[in-house]
Amino acid sequence: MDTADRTPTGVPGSGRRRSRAGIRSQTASMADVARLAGVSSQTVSRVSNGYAGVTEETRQQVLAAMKELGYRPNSAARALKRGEFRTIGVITFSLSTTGNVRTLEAIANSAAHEGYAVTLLPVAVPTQDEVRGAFSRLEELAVDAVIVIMEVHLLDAATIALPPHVQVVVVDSDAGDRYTVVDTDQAGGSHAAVRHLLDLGHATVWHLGGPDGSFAAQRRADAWHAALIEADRTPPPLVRGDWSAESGYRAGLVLADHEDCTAVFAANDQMALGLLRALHERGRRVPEDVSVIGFDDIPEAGSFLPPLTTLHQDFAEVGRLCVENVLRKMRHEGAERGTTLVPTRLVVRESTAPPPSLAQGLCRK
Amino acid sequence: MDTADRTPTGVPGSGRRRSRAGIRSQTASMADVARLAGVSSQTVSRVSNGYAGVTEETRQQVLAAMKELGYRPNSAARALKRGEFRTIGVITFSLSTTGNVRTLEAIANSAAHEGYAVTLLPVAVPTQDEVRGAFSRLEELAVDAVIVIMEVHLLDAATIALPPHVQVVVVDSDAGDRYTVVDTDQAGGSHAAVRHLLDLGHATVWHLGGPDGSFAAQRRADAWHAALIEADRTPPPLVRGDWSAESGYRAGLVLADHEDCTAVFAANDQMALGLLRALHERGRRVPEDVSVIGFDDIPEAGSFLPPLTTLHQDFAEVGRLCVENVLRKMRHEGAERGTTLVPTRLVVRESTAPPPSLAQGLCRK
DNA sequence: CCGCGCGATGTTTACGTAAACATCTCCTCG
DNA sequence: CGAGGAGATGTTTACGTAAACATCGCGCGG
Repeated sequence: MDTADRTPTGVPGSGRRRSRAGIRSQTASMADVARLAGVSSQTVSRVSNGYAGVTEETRQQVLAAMKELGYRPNSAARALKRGEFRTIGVITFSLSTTGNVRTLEAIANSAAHEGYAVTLLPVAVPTQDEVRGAFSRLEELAVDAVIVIMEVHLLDAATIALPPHVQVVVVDSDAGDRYTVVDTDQAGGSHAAVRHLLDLGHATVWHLGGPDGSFAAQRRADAWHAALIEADRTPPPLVRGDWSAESGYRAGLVLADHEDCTAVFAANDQMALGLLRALHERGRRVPEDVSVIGFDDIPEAGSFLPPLTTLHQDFAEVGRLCVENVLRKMRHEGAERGTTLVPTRLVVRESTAPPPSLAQGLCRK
Repeated sequence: MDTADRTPTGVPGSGRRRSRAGIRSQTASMADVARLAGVSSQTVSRVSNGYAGVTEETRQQVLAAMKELGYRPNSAARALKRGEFRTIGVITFSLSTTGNVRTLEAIANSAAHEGYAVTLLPVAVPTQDEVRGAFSRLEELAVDAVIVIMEVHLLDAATIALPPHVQVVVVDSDAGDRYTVVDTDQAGGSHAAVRHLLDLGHATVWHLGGPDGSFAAQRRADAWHAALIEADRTPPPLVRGDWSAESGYRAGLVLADHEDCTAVFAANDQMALGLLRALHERGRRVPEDVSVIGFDDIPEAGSFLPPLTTLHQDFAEVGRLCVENVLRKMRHEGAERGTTLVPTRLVVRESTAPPPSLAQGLCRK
């Protein structure tokens, strides 16, 4: 009623809008569309949201007006009115590890499928302070829920800063009692890796583990150890890397000097790659002299020298479950507190074989 | 004035808020804080935004009230009022290629540094329809600007659907005249790769190119060709892969049979990896018999067998420039239409050497 | 033939914030 | 000692949308 006399012709976005502070300008609002279509803005809203109770004829008129003005619903106003943003925040360290990236991708796809967008919150340095900082930024971010790809021990200090209404799902962590956790079945996969090598006839299995402080690394190492104990084997000393191929190479130089080392379970494929190079340089053939198994099944694993036997992680499923769980929690449909595990799959390629002793035995027959 | 008699005690979020439709509930608003602190909501706003003109004493009272109520500014309302979301949208195909991921990461970091969040919009299948779909979703998304990591020819059909006020910056494309483009200097890098091999004494250089339809692949192939012509060499036929290590392997099996092939420039490191495996299988030593150079310098490149000579891409810089450009366009500070190129850097490792003929010559001396 | 009811549409209001403007209180200076 | 002004704070309003409520007109049954 007040705009009518100011802009009698109904030209949208004229005058007052131009002087606005914001960066977005000249956007047609519902009122503009309504004026052009000769209906009320509420009717425009109904059309925009696909509600029933609008004549087909009116609907077409409104749609035409929308098109002419290039109308786009203002999501800020929508979010304000509806009280939700239809956006999920994802907090992660760098995207330098395969697992994080693949999980993120799966989350984004699942979220898109549910009509949710994904907002990325990178944390440069994985210290508690940094994480807390990320969370406090997230607090005033347009986000309905949060998925954290992170160790829980880093998360703990940060969650206190989280507004209570924001639901959280965590990947790559324990603490299933306090949070809803989705993760790859690290233990099951590691157990399968060790079993595979033992079944080939190896006396024991060495482990090239991930960095101290990584939950995934810890679980894989623990399960490796347990599987050996279970099979009455003596666990060799644990060798640690930092997930990188370079660290795998360095560890490999050490392992290559152990004559009795015939089988190595690397905690990820990148380290296995470096390991392969070190063994090659030291003249130890894979798999004839040493068997190597990885974890992750990165796309390149099949092209290593030799093609790497490894444990395939179903990141797509992990991502899907994250989104499913977090949305369910948001909707208060049975918040699944606890850990959901996604199984791994053993992919046998050419980097594993029976140990030299057995192979020789076979040859002599 | 109307809420005062309804909730005389000033308990925040009581009654009316609970019945709201949205999922977020029980959040304290400025009015709640204002009531508790005994000031006006405008003063709360001033404190919240760090404006001057508030007594230190008042400020502390307000901060205390905020803390007590767990007040978090409502970003939807903020965005509505301010007309901006402080969010940048990123559209990309899958996150399966190194380049896209690293660029995304750099964008996220740069954006965070500027106080912007990044919203991810994955496009499952890179068809024009899919892209258009992603854009139309993006339109009603809370986004001030868009960075597209995509071929322009896929983008073209989609941009028509973009609201005119949303600025776009493109990576991995030509068409610098129509869009603001930031990209790695594909041509310069490829030229350097070819020159490196020619300088080592190779008669010519084969090229294992990326898939048809990829702009980056096209530019690298073109520059490879041009560099050979420039040096008066005969370009061998182009061999194509699809960026994957597996395709590099298949191509490598073919190349291994060409006796005269002593130097290969692979359009990315993954294909180089597969290529290395194929050459190894066929008994052609790298670099003694065949030199291989890659492109990207993925973290694992130094751990290949042998460590891969490659062209390092500065993704961090690409991401930074994307954010810088898109923000500058948003603020109408000289929209740099045109292409900004980020130089590559040759990283010489162990996969390149003089050709067998020369090496023999050296030995005989 | 009249009123009831239902479907289509219009009007009012509130979401939470922040700009613009209004007011109020001191303190300074002539 | 009073006018002027600067700084602190309060009040009004609008951002664009959508729920809730109001109204209007038309068809159908009593």
